[in-house]
Amino acid sequence: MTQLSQSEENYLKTIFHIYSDTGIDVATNEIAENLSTSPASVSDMLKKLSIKKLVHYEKYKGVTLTEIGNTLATKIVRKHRLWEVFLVQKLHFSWDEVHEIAEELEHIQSSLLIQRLDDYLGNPTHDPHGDPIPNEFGQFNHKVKTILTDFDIQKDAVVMGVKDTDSKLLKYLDKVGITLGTKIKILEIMEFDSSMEIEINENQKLFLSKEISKNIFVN
Amino acid sequence: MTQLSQSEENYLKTIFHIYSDTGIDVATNEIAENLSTSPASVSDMLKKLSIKKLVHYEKYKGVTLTEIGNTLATKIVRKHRLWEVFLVQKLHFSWDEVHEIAEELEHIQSSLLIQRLDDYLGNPTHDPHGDPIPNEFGQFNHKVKTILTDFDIQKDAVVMGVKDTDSKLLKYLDKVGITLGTKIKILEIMEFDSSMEIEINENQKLFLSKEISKNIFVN
DNA sequence: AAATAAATTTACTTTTGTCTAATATTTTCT
DNA sequence: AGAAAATATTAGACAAAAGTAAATTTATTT
Repeated sequence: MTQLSQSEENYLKTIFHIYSDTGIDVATNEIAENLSTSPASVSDMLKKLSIKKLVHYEKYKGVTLTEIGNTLATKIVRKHRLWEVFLVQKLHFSWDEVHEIAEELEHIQSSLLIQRLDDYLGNPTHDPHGDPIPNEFGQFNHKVKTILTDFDIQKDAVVMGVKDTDSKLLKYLDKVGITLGTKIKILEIMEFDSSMEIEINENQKLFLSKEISKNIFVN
Repeated sequence: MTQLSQSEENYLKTIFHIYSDTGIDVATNEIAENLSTSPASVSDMLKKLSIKKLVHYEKYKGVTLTEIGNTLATKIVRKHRLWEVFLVQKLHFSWDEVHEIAEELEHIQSSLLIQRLDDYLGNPTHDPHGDPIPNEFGQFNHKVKTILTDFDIQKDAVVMGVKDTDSKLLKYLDKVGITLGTKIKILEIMEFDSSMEIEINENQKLFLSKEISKNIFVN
């Protein structure tokens, strides 16, 4: 197995993420949007990855990862999330600052490095956004994610993660005091705009727009 | 100033290192050898770096860094050496394992990351091979390096660094018990092959071939 | 079931960094 | 100083990754 380019790794990772979210064959346009590139470039790359047996690809039919492709993608995700833990836990970055840096660090090759980093961090199981970290064998909890908008009213919930790593969202949540592990109870849902009034940490009330609440995972 | 490619960064770094060693304009062939590429490729790249005002380049006359080029190269060296400290100090790599990994890590962009890493490591002034780490303003001690072969006989010396980062050399030194800070005294120099008998840490005697001793810096 | 729209692919072009082979310049040696 | 050797540069090609525009396939709508 010859070394993958950074670009190829990004494609595998993107396919992995989209497939995780939807469970259906991944569309060219969706990959293009995710990677901020053109659909034409995606077609080219899919052909290439297909020849390398990293994806199952049928023209016009979408794409999924092969077992090898999945293994490689999982490794990249593992690296990304471990580096995020490092940045937050050791270098005291906040959770909205780490994604971009980890996008670079995830492409560092040495697997011994990752093994050592994992141990150094105490073999964490989740990253600072609540996403599970695959272990060295690629195993991780496929957490059942409940979106806050789908959660029952007046029931105790805990923030387990956020949908994506948009820094603006994370900054907003930081500002209002919502972070991983924050206790949330939905008090009331407004009919006209689906915004909700919630109580956090059993003492503070605030309103969340639907745009925000549909990006928060709880359980 | 637009973002440099990894390749451009490697050229700047290489020119920086060769110039530090020799103090004279850097030759195309030397760069090529250092980067394991062809002289033709080097010519191409020098032209490009010259247009970007990162090097002073005159055809057939060799190359030096401009002030901007020097600043950028120094930053890369700073990153490389800080990451080496991290790998040895925090992840418990040995000094012969870190160079290759740091070659990748040095290209990570975020300057906030490097600032934080520097603080996290306690603002170290030297890397695990004894080379000085530029501070955030690019300043560092241009240490006067004495090669062991040039050192006086029967005088106390301390190992300050090694010439290059050849892993085989480092492994050998580890094996015989020579590391940074080891006290060395030359006992005798054999005339026929310039090998030397030395005493380390005031209790152990051993022989070093000239090949080895000319790669050790002391003071 | 046509017609239109949306999604995808192909063909062709560009940029970056590399290579080999041929040419040019500089240095060294007698 | 002239020839030979060593160095360095140019010319031309290629592979990777991306883009644009045109063509093709699939999906949607009336």
